[in-house]
Amino acid sequence: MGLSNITVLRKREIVKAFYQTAVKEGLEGTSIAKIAKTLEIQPSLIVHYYKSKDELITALIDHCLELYLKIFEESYSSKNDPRAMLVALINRMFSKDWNDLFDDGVYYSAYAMVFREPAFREKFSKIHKTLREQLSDLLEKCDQSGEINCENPSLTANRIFFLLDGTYFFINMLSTQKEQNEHLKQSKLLAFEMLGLK
Amino acid sequence: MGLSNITVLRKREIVKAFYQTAVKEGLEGTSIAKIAKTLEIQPSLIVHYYKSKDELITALIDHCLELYLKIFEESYSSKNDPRAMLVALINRMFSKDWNDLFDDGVYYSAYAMVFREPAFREKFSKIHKTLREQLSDLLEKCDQSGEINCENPSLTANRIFFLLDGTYFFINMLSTQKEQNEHLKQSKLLAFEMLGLK
DNA sequence: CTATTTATTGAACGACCATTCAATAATTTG
DNA sequence: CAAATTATTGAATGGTCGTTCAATAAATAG
Repeated sequence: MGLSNITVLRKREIVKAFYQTAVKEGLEGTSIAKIAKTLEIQPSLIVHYYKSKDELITALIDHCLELYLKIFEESYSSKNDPRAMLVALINRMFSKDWNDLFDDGVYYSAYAMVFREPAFREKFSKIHKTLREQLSDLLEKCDQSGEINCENPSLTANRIFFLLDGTYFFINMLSTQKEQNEHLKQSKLLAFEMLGLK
Repeated sequence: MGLSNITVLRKREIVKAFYQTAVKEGLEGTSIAKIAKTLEIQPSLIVHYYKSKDELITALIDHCLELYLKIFEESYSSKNDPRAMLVALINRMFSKDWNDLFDDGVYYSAYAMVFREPAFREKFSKIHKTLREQLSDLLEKCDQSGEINCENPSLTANRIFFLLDGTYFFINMLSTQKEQNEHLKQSKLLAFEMLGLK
């Protein structure tokens, strides 16, 4: 049997509307009724597809991971040697591209939920881990082909990630776009430095 | 005239109850009624002291800043030369002390609000800036007395902070306490390295 | 001690919340 | 085409929300 076409479509549509509404109203401020209004359907229809609000949030986190993973895929497919892939990836990670992928307010709200709901923590941890492993794998490839010198790819990937996490947390505390861009650039240089590139 | 003694006490008491409740129920899940229940008073009494929920949140953010600033003060007063102060400070910043000061869930929820409410952004930015400046001032003192070599104290302070922000964001994605401690230690070493200490 | 201000209670308001349920419309299956 | 399943509506439920208001208790001021 499986899910019919319309089921998959509706579910995706609902998650998208959930995200859109959450951008405006905040993740916790977004009710099922508001999502329904965005889609011009009845609230009960949303409940028909997602049995609870927690299920909706889980789906939203999954959606978020998909978006981030796409950047990895794109960086891989656009180049053909490991070094060029790595440079392309780092360039995208430390750019507006990456930051604009998912609304900051929604992202940090979801992150905050991790501390109260173990299921969300597991979900979020998995995203983070998947992304780190993706980078680690690429670093290992670059090391093996002699492009970079990286003794411990996993550790280096982790370091790049806490530079990344810290940078985005930090730049949102700066008032002007100019300052933000400046710091983003700074961090990117630091990342390349850590990798022994450029 | 000014605020009477009982006013100051009650207001502080309410903010504390707000925090306690938010730790359990989440920042956005904490209603005025729940705070009132925690204190065993009427909801309307809370409204008497804080005209709106936003005022309450603002007070909570202020309370948070006070806590963090205290760590700076303590680090300063416990030692008498700049270098010892700096070492003491970095040690505390990259330790459970710092992390346990304020609940992570509440902290990141408040941070997330910054993206929807400009008043909160201003407030939060100010906290962050104040802390960075405190560190920058200390770095400058250390540089002048020749304890460390720091050309641009402000930039270095910023770098320490995005290492700090990133580290705490990152370690909460790790499952075991052991892994978390390991990474915290790693980051602390990196911080000392960045400062040319140890 | 009286008048005034402040603290506190308790009830009430309309708005919105997540969730349930039965009824109807559309689609799929046999 | 008929039966069964799925999609969708619309109304209803009990609960909580932030906020308002008038009444009472306590504290302060003159």
